[in-house]
Amino acid sequence: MQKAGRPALNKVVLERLMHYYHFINSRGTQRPDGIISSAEIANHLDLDDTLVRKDLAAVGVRGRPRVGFDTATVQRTIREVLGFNESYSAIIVGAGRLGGALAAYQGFAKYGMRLVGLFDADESRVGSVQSGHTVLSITDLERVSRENDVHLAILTVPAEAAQPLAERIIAAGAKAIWNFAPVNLVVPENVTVRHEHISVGLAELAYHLKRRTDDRR
Amino acid sequence: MQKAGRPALNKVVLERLMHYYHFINSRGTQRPDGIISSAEIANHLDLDDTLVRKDLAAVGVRGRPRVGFDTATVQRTIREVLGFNESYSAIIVGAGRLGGALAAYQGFAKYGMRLVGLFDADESRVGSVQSGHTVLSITDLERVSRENDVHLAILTVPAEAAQPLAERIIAAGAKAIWNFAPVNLVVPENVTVRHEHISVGLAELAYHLKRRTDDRR
DNA sequence: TAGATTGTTAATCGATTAACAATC
DNA sequence: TAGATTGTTAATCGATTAACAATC
Repeated sequence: MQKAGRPALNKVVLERLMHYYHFINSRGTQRPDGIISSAEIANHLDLDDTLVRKDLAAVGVRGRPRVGFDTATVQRTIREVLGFNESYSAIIVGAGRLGGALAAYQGFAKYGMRLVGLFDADESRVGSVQSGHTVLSITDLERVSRENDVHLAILTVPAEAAQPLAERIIAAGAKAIWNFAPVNLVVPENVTVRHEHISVGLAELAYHLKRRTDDRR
Repeated sequence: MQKAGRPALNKVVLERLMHYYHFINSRGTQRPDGIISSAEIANHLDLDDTLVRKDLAAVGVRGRPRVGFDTATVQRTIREVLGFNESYSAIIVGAGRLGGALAAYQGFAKYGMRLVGLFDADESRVGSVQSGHTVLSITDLERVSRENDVHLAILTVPAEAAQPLAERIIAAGAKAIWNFAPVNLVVPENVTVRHEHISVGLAELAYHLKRRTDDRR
């Protein structure tokens, strides 16, 4: 259980913790003693080893001087702190290609989420099965959300539909929205929104390509 | 044209520039004089106005004291610096749901990209049309890449297929990879990789949900 | 002109890294 | 024990913000 007053981890720390977690999970050769050093993690991710120790200290993991960190403790603590051991209900709103792709993602359970509904406004899609989920009518949004105590809604709808749907979802009790529509949602401040902006990715890549080209002129 | 020695803009600056660009594009009421102040941008994005001026100065935009910034100049400069006026060829490798969703994205042209191929290894898919693109055989990857001078490859394939495909793509001349597969690609340092990690998004949301819950205990 | 807004220098803040003592 | 690795304090670095002069 987390101490009440612990300050929020910021985004970059969260992201590094996820990378540590993935690295340890995917590391081919586990040492038989179940130990990993901050230097090993740091080298792999091209970070300073002090930073790794600071991050682990921030989530309360203590290592053993002269030995290293207990791998299982690191993994268990990250899971605990990040909330992977919880089971929050999630819905996907918008059963198009992207919504379907996300519905097929097998990682929800691993990160503490349980997908309980895939909705679409297009009645001709309702009842069909996508990625193992029967498409539900958007008119059932409120009922299903309340019945399942939905915490997270994933929005994969056209831009113009996003804001009104976000409002319905929030009214039905959702506390977090993962928004894949290209609009900035206006939400109450007690609701977390993560906006996944595909254009930022494209822009970053375009910029690097342009720089490469310019450099060799 | 960009000065040769200008230092690379870092990720957060790039991202803010994109937000400025979007804000100005989507701003409902354009002032008739075509002027915008750093404070207006800053207020909307909840930033300090000095930061906006610094960012604009970093890409070479000069404002007029007592007046503001010329909206058209800001937009034109961001487009120019970020490379939106270029036309780089891009391919999508993996014509599954996610690849199809990306192929349907209308924003490529806006950000200097031109989608020239959608590939899949599954021969039963080859020849079908997805989002207006005929699915090509992966065996044609090298030929199509070279013929079109492909700069960017978007990888939407299973994890285990990503690394070998990245190597083929790079050998065929690609300079940037947008990787949606959940693996860290190993690439030469002159190739840009942007790894889109869906699990980081989920983890961040799980963390915030957990904190909310813990706080009210 | 007076006043509003930019541009720039200095101060602050926070995150990262370096140094090194503590420890097993 | 000696040596390796952690934990922590101090130094550094870079990004953001504050202050204010320049300007039209």
